[in-house]
Amino acid sequence: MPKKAKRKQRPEPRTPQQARSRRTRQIVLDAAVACFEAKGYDATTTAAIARKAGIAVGTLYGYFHDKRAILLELLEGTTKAIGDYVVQSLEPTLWRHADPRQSVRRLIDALFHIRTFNPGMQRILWERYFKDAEFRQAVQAIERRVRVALVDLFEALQADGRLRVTDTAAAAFVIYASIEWTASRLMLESGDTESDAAVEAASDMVSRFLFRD
Amino acid sequence: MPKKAKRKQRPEPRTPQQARSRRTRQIVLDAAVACFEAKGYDATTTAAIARKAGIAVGTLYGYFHDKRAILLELLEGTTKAIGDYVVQSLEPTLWRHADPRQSVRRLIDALFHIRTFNPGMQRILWERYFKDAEFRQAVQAIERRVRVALVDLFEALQADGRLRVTDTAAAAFVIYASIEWTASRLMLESGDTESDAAVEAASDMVSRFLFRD
Amino acid sequence: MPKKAKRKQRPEPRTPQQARSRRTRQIVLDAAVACFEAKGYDATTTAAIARKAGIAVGTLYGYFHDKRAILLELLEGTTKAIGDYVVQSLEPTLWRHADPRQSVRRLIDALFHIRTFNPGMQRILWERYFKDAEFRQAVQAIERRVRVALVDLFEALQADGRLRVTDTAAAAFVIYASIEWTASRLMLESGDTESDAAVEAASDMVSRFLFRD
Amino acid sequence: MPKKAKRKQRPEPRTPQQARSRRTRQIVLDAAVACFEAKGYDATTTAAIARKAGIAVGTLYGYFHDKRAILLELLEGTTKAIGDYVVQSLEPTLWRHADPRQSVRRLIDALFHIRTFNPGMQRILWERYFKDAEFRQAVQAIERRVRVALVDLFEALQADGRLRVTDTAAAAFVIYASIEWTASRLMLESGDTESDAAVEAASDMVSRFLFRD
DNA sequence: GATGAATGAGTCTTCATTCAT
DNA sequence: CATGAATGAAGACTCATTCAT
Repeated sequence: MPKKAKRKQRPEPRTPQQARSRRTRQIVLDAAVACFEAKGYDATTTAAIARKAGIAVGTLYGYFHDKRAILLELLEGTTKAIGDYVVQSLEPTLWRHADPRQSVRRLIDALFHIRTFNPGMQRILWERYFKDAEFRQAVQAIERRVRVALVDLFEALQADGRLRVTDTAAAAFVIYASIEWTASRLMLESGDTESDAAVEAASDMVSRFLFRD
Repeated sequence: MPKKAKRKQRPEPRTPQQARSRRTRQIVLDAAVACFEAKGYDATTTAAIARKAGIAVGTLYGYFHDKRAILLELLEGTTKAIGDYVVQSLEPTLWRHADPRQSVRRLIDALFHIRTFNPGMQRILWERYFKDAEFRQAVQAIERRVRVALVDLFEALQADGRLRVTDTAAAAFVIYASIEWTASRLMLESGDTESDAAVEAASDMVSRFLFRD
Repeated sequence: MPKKAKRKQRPEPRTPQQARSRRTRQIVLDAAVACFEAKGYDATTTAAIARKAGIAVGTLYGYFHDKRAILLELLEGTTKAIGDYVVQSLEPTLWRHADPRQSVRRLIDALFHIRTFNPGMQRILWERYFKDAEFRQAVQAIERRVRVALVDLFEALQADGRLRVTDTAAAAFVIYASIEWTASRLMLESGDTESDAAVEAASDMVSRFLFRD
Repeated sequence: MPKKAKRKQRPEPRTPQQARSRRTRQIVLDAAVACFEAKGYDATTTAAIARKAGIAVGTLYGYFHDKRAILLELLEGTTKAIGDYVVQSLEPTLWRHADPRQSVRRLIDALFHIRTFNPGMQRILWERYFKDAEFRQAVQAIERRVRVALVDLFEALQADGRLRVTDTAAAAFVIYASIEWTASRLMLESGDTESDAAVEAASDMVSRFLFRD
């Protein structure tokens, strides 16, 4: 009975307390990824997710408020993991005594590699990014975090006189956008060979942008 | 999704041969852009487009096979225009006797500027890009074209010994992706000041990547 | 696709401009009354109404925003008609030169009679009255109107020294409630003989309450 | 409406034989009243009742066949109590030597007072009255009882020559309906002052109806 | 050509009830 | 006896598309 006059505040979905619960929850998440990857978010019905998960629709709704909540949770996991990894890789102390070019290369390599995780999911994420404000904000929160880390790193390197760029904020933005998209596109479309060459090129581009020869 | 678009054999909808026809067609297209920009593609109903266009739904279907066809045509116009412009800007002869740095700067400037056209529409375009294979292909066709033009340019510059990069295909890909996304993100989110700084940074990045100091 | 993230403002349901439209609208209303009377409001599905009306669900939604709107419109007609009738019967000039007892009798008679119209509908109306605040308000608006008319009448009669009661507001309330419920119950349950006797008794009760012997 | 209550042969749910059982049963009943009052019958889920009662849904079903049974039991308690009280107040011997006007007043006063108990619950009761035949019958059984008591009382008073009305059955019906509804409405809507005035008016009305001045 | 009323399959979501643990 | 996860039928509502006028 959808859209009822007096809707009660949604009862918190089952919080996984028992092992079985947690497992079911994960099964739903996995099924959702599979469906989303196969058909896209909009074209995936909750019924399809449930079927794939081998449970009833109602069960699914016991764990998630709605379809969107499933994707939001998936997003959270994915972007959080990526963000954490990147921010940690940007820790200035790691860069201080290393060859910066090497570091750039390693970072980009890693970024590209990370994008390899459930690529279908990433397509969905982008798809939502342009449709759903809440989604966009979640992603942008991560991005801001990464950009801040980039700026910090750049300023540390700048203090050492090793940096060529002056407008660190703009550099951070451009680099972030460039790498993000290059990596995404690569993952969405191409094979390994192209990928390797692109990583190489991207590293060069960023290195030369940042550092003096 | 009512009456699943069964993609039956479609008798070509009326091809615009008369002036009035063409005008009506354009009115629909304009109305569609307005609606899509305002609410997004999915949330825009054909009825809304017809209302905005001041015609009946049925009439609309006289000009376009379905909702998707409208967007597809819109895409075609937009990307074709952008592609043409860029390809033309990449014409090697234009670069031969100019300061390459200046040229890069002008190109990027132009690219960014172009993105400023109906930004709402571009959001829709991206949104579809990830959802609709046919769309993706249409966009990618343009991209390929641009990439080929880039490669041609690079090889021309290479012959002159002015280029630093060797893997021109990879460079083309990376540069294209970087600029495309930087520009898109800028248009989607930021103000003019940030934009100017970003254009500057992007130009530097690409120039240093391509050319020796 | 119920409950979508970005819901557009509901497009005004088809306003009946053509004859056919108006007819269809009425067919829906009639079908709805039949269904509501037979199964009650909650147990009546929009699909059932459409089926009864011999149209598609979508068509129904072209004329009414939702199920509730249908009932609301039905309510409006019913209560408005009743209210108008009663208020008009209470016009003081009509009472001035008549035997008040006779007048009371006629009024009550009429009230009871009116309740005989689509009795099933009235059951629905009461059912909603206790569940739906908007409904309650609609009904109470009518009630207030009637009560005001009663008070006016009483005060006119009072000026003539013909009235026994002093607290006219309280009298109006009690009389209104008494007659309303007696009539409703009668209509809901009993046969004609009981009904006649009850009308008689109610008239006596009200007359003796209001007037000196 | 999930799994349409097919009213299968029901093995009597555990009859409360032990103290603990009876206590749990009562806890459920109390929780149900609270929920019903707060959100209405339909909008109250069995899960909500169970939560409020601090037990599991399954447990609840150990004590009651279904949601409806809970309300039915609640109804029974409420109406039985009211009925008992009224019937007892109508005991002819109590009226024989008292001032009838005083007695009427006391009775009505009491009736009104009783309606003050869990008013939310009464709203539910009325709501169901119009929706659920079984409910209606249960309520009507009580009403009949009260009406019989009224008739008995009236005939006793008639024998004493103190009564003005002749059709005692009709009088009983009308008076019962009038007071019931006046009291209900008062409880549902108004403040104390209005209430007092209404009690006064109602007493006058009934007294004058029944008795000669 | 235009109109716009009609169509109806398809979607999400709810919740009373059951039953394995 | 208690638990609470699982069930799945049912319902309101949408909207791309068609077609009689």
